[in-house]
Amino acid sequence: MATPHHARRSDTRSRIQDVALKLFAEQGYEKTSLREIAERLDVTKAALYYHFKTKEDLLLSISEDLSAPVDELIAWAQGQPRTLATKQEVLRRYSDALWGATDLFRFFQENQATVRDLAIGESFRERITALSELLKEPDSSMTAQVRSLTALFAMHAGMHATQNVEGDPEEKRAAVLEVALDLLAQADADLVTN
Amino acid sequence: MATPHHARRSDTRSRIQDVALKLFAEQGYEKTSLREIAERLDVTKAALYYHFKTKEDLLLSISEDLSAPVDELIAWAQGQPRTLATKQEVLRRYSDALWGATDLFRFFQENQATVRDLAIGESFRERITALSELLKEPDSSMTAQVRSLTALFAMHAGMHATQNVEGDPEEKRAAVLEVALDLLAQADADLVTN
Amino acid sequence: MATPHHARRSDTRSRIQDVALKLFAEQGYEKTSLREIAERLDVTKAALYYHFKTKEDLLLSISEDLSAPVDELIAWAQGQPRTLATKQEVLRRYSDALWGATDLFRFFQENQATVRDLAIGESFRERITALSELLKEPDSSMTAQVRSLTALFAMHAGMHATQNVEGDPEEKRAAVLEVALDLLAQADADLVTN
Amino acid sequence: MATPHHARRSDTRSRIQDVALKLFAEQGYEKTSLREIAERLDVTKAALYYHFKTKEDLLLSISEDLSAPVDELIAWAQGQPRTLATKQEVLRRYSDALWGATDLFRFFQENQATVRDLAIGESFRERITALSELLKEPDSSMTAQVRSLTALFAMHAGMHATQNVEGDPEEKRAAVLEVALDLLAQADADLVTN
DNA sequence: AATGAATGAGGATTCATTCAT
DNA sequence: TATGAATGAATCCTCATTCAT
Repeated sequence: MATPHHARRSDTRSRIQDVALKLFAEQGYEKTSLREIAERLDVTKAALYYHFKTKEDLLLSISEDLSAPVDELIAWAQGQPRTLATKQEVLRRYSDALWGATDLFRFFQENQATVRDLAIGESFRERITALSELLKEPDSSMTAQVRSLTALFAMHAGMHATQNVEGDPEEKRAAVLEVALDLLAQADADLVTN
Repeated sequence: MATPHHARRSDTRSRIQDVALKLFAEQGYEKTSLREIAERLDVTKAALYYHFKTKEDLLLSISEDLSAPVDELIAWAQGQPRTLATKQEVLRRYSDALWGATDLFRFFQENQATVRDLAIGESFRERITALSELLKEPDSSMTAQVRSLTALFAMHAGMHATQNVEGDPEEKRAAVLEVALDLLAQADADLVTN
Repeated sequence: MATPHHARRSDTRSRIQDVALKLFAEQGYEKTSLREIAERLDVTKAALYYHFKTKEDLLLSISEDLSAPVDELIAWAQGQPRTLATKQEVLRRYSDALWGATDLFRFFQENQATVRDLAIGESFRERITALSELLKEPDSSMTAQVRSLTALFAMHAGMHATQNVEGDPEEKRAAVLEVALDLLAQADADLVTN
Repeated sequence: MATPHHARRSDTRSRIQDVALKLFAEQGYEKTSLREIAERLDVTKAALYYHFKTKEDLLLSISEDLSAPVDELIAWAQGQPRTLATKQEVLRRYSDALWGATDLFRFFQENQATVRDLAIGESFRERITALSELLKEPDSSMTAQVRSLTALFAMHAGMHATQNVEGDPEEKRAAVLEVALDLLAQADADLVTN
């Protein structure tokens, strides 16, 4: 009936995560101090340390929670045949994952330099690499490979670069996905032709 | 025969710029301290301040020197007819500019969060916006617009994302440019069809 | 019996204030570094920043605490009739306030240039102006006005300038007050005569 | 006929002194950097060092030039009988000296803390002490002594404290001098009475 | 579950000063 | 008579982190 104990318990914890992600995405990781996060939540810095071992650990926890879908996507795809259909599905699901956690992915994109030598940077890069491997065929022409990669990065860029384009967000997302799928198809056509 | 007087003169200044850009690109702006730059050059921090008013000013000077070609490109393009040929030429020249200053553009890409509220971030964004406007037609279909934008961002991504692709750098660059030009052509085809 | 908890609590804070005021008064604001204050107290510089936001804030807190009596005096006087008796009382009370916080007022006197563009300088000047307005009659002769002002400044000067005069401090203070009261009386006589 | 060589020579030198004094008086000694002085004059910091050995030396040179009249006054007075007439003359001449170099004396007044441990502070204090000794009688009543001192300090305060009083500057100066002379007369009357 | 107090390391920046030219 | 280049020491301040309570 009443909110169970351990739901209350993690209330603060997730409020911290929310505020932290918001600030990390807005201002960057380095420029967001734990003091600022604490102040926004009206708690002490020390309270943050009750819930998270370090600043990096806080970021890690956020990233793990939010990028689970991508990991699942990768795991799933690795068990599928390397067909065009599979690749298209990867792109579709990746689109869902991206738009489901825009703040996090914006953060990753805009803080690459910072994140690089954090533990988290590693896993981010690994995910991107895994996705790349899933999409491109190492034996295909270089142009085809670039097209596949572009399909992937187009989605990243598309999340924020379309702000100067008029239109409904959902429509934009569809357009971005369409362009990406198209690139993929062209890469595949190349492959067949060769 | 002997090194002329005023060559010596600006020697330190440009050595600072070189080292700074290298470190900024490698480690990020925030994580690169002036102490580190100074140590690499075997000068005092104060020496840096003799040549540049602030850390930001140092970055600014680097950016201004290196992104001049892009500004020229934009200025040129704004005086040209908005034909496909012009747009293709923009892409080609942009490719030159990008590969001519990879460190700087890598820096911009990977430090967006940091750079955002530096004076320099503004001009970076303005340049991107200007290029976008030059490439896309506001009245065309959303997909066409996204394709144009993707042509642009594909080049950014292509600079570094192709590290896992085997092959000669110059060849990669050509492939990236080809894909970008292709996207542009497709966007243009859309336009005509409509 | 035991030291209560919250007495300990603000112990460091006020120890900082004490040492800071002493050093500010002795050496001047600029020449007193936070390092020096910290060292005297055997704490870290960062500890100072835990208690006070900035160096200026530290000074502000000291000044606010110690100059409260003067503010009360001004408030009181502004509700009184502008008689000679009131003015005399102002001078008497001001004498109390001044001798009750000699370090602070010495500091103000000897650091005017520095204090001028600190927030605190403003309030200092405002207080002096308010007191001036309370003592002098704008319609009286210039000589009378100068006499009133001199009554005020004589007290400032008298705090430290009488070091070469032999005698008991309390006696000196009485003499200074006497001279000031006298100047005030003369100013008042002028007024009546006119 | 032409400007003699050594007049030209010291042109820069005295321009430096002028600007320095202006800034020292306006902003304080510590807050005025040699860089700022140099910039105002459109010369290099190093140029200042050609003319003056140190920052303190620059201040010293200014002070020596401008306070010569006071030294002469003291020298003169020490050879005169200690009569009221002499003391009055001292006050009159001191008034001339003060108003003849307001910037310098304002500087001394507002930078006492800073100046204290400069060589120059010593000589400033010595001058004040000498003047005090000339005006007050050590055997007179404490009140009489305070009155004499007040006569002196009234003139210092009067230079700047009369800004809120309406009227012509020269008239103000006369009023201040009158009040000071009056205090002196009263002190003398005390003496006679005792 | 959280706080108050503190630390140590490091940040950018400014300053008076020097010296070869 | 000046400059350009540089230094060393110091400044204020911020940060992530710790720990006893």
